[in-house]
Amino acid sequence: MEMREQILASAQRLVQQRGFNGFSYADIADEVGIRKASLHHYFPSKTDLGMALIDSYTKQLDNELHRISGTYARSDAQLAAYIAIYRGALEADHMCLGGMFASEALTLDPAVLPSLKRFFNRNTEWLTEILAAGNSQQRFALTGTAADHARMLLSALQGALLIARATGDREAFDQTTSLLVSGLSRKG
Amino acid sequence: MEMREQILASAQRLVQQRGFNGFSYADIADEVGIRKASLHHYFPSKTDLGMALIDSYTKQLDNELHRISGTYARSDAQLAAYIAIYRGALEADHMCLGGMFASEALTLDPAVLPSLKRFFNRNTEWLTEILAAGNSQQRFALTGTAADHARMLLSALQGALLIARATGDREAFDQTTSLLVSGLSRKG
DNA sequence: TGTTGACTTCCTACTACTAGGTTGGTTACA
DNA sequence: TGTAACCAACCTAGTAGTAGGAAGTCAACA
Repeated sequence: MEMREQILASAQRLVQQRGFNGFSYADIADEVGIRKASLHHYFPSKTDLGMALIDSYTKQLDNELHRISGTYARSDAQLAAYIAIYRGALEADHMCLGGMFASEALTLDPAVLPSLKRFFNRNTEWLTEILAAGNSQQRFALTGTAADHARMLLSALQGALLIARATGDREAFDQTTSLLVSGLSRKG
Repeated sequence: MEMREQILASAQRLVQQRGFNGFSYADIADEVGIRKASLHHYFPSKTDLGMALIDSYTKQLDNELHRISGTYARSDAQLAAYIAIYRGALEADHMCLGGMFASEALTLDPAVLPSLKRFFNRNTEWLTEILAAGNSQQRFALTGTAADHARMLLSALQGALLIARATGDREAFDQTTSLLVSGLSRKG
């Protein structure tokens, strides 16, 4: 793997575990085996690194969403696969990178906020699409607009991940996602 | 106000805005007008401060929940008042202190985690109570156990606050809480 | 073929600054 | 006389970031 990608991978893991303010260039240097100063060759400032992280993470999300759309035909299966992404993060003791940046939003260089907003929009838009499709196919019984349900699902998943990771209660996460799914398929 | 309380108030605001790793003793010292060294008289280590913050915040929550239970008779009004706490935090550009600590859980002294867990339990238990009461009074139509709904509501509110604060989209927060409430009162 | 210059990668050594925390006190009050 | 409240000065470790250079790659060119 190229050094730039190694650095991004290491930094991404550190952000998802400890937050953007919770690690330093020295931590990355230790992990990837180059000197602190050399990191500045690839990412002159920590803000540059942060920006690259969000962009790279958004690309990873796009790939995942594309894979899900291509793998599953039914919208309920697509939603389940989306939820499985969060479940996997919990398993790895990772917060969502977007959620982590969101919690630290007021300490970040404002230049990264548009990218962060874009990340959340991607999630909401994709969810809106599959919810609307599932609704017309009578797989879901929405009680509000598809966009409202999408935002609510995103919030609930971020929050459930946040809390389950801190409390260590993974069962609570599963119960919440079950309720979210059953709440959608119930007749209105 | 006593100095100890001033320090706690200042530190609480800093945590809710920037996170526990996002401020230093120097920031508090500037705000309350004493020297950095004097802070260590009240809170020998930052972990001591963190512990005191969670305990104090849990007490504030208990007071709020008690006030709500005493002010409103109907469980739907009680839920609305609970949601209004989060809406107020959003207005002040504050994350929930519990949610903020949760995001930084892996960087905290493990000694604070039981207190953090207790904070989330308080929320869930109180919500479970009023949801169960509302269900037997036919004000709510629950589709799962009251505890499941309680955990889901807590997650959704934490997540909605997290995202709305970062994106600046307060309307999204309101739409999500509306959907959460309407989803409870709908006939199953 | 051998040389040159631009560029990439990575280094040692450093700067300026901030972090949490300690030492050894002073002042005021019970 | 003891104790609570407070402070100046200090410490060690760590922060992001810089200066300047070593070693290598690669294409242009004589």
